[in-house]
Amino acid sequence: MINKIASYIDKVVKLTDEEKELFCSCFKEVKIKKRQFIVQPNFVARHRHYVLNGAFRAYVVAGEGQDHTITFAIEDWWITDYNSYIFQQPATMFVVALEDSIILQLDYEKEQELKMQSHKFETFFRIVAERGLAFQQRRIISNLTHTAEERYENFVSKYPLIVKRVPQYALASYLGMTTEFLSRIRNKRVSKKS
Amino acid sequence: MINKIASYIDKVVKLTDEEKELFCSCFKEVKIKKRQFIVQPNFVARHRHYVLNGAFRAYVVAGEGQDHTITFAIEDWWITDYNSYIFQQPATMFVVALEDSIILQLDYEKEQELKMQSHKFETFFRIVAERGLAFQQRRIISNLTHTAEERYENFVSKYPLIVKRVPQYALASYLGMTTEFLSRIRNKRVSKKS
DNA sequence: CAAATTTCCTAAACTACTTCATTTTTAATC
DNA sequence: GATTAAAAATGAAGTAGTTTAGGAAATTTG
Repeated sequence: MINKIASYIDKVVKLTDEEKELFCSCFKEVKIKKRQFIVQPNFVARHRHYVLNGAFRAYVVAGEGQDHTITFAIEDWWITDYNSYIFQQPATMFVVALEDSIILQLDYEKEQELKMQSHKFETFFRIVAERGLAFQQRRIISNLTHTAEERYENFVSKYPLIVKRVPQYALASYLGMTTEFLSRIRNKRVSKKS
Repeated sequence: MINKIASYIDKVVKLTDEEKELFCSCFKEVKIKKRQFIVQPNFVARHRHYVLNGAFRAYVVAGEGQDHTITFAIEDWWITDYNSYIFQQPATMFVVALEDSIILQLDYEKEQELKMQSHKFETFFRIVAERGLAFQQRRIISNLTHTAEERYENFVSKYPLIVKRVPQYALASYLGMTTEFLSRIRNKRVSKKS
C-alpha cells in the first residue's frame, strides 16, 4: 500500500492526482526484519524512512558502551539520522527495527529533485521540518523541567501505544534514566494503584 | 543596516536584487532595551526575530519558579518561541534581552506571504528549519550522553562568545544544572590549571 | 518444546548533583 | 559615587538517580 504516503502528504499540502503519483513513485517499499539496521554510524544516511508498519529505534552508543535512544518511530512517523541525512555526512546513530517492519524509503537525491520540481513539495518538507523542530523543542523543555518520574508519566499519557511496543531499556534510555530506575518507577506506580 | 539580512539569506539561497529588496522590506528594525521581553507566555508569538546586535535568552518558568533556559541568540541568530510562532498558539516561553539590542522582526503573516510568493523563500525557511532541527538533535544527544562537566566543556569550546556574554545562572539552566554546581565546575577548572 | 538469549526485577551501596543558608563580589541605580 | 540590588562563590547536608550483581521472567530460535 504505497498509496498510504499519498494520503499522508495530502493532509499537509493538497496535491493533484498527477502530483500524488509523482510523489509516490519516488518511494521504495522495503521489508525490514526485526533487529535489522537501516542506518549505521560512519555510513551516510542515504534515506529518509516512512514507517508503514512496524517500529524502529534510533540510538547512539556513548563512550562506555551504554546506548541512548534518540527517537522512536511507529506507523506514520519518519525516521533517520537527520544530521547525517540533511548534510549528507557520516551518521553517528544506529536505526534498528524493533519488529518486522515495512517502510517507504525516499532517497536524498530524489528528495532534492522533488523539492526543486515543485513548490508544493518544498512546502511539504518545510512543514515536516518545522513540526520536527517544535517536537524536539518540547522534548528539550520536558527534559530540563521534569523529574525522571514525571517524564515517564508524561510519555505514557502522550504515547501509550509506543510504551506497549518498545522494550523497557530502550524507553528508559530515551527518557534519560537507567532501566533499573524505570523499573522502580513502574513498580512504585503499581503498588500505589492497588 | 537592514541589508545585513540580505547577505544572510544570500548565503542560503541565491536571490536576485529585486528578491532581496522584497525580502528585506518585510522586516522591521526594532531597538530592544536590556531586560525587555519580546515574547511572553500566554501571548501568541507574532514574530520571528533576527538578532542584528545584542543577546537574548529564551526560557520557561517551571512549577517551583526556577527557570530553564531553552536557547540563547546573539548576532545572526534567529529567536522566538517556535511552538507558538509556527502554530500561532499561546507561548509558553519568555524571550528577554540580555543586553541593549537591535533586531529585525518578521511577522507571521508576512512570512506566509513570502513563502507563497516564491519557491526560493520557501526553500530558505525549509533550510532554516532543517538546520534548527539538526541543531536540537545534537543538543538532545549531548544532554543524554554527557555529564554536567562535559556539557559545560563542550559548550565553552563551541560557543566561547556566548559564554562570555550570558550570566552564569542562565548558562547553568541551559546546560541542565544549578548555578551553584556550575560555579563549582568552573572553580575546579581554574585550580586544575594553576 | 527445550535451550539459549534477551529482557526485567530487586536491593544495597554509591555518587553526581541539588538544596539551603551565608558571605563575597559585581553590577545597576539614583 | 554611595546605596541597593543582583549575581556568584562556598560549605554542609540531603536526595534523585546510578552502579553492581544476582536471579526470575519472558522471548527467540533451533
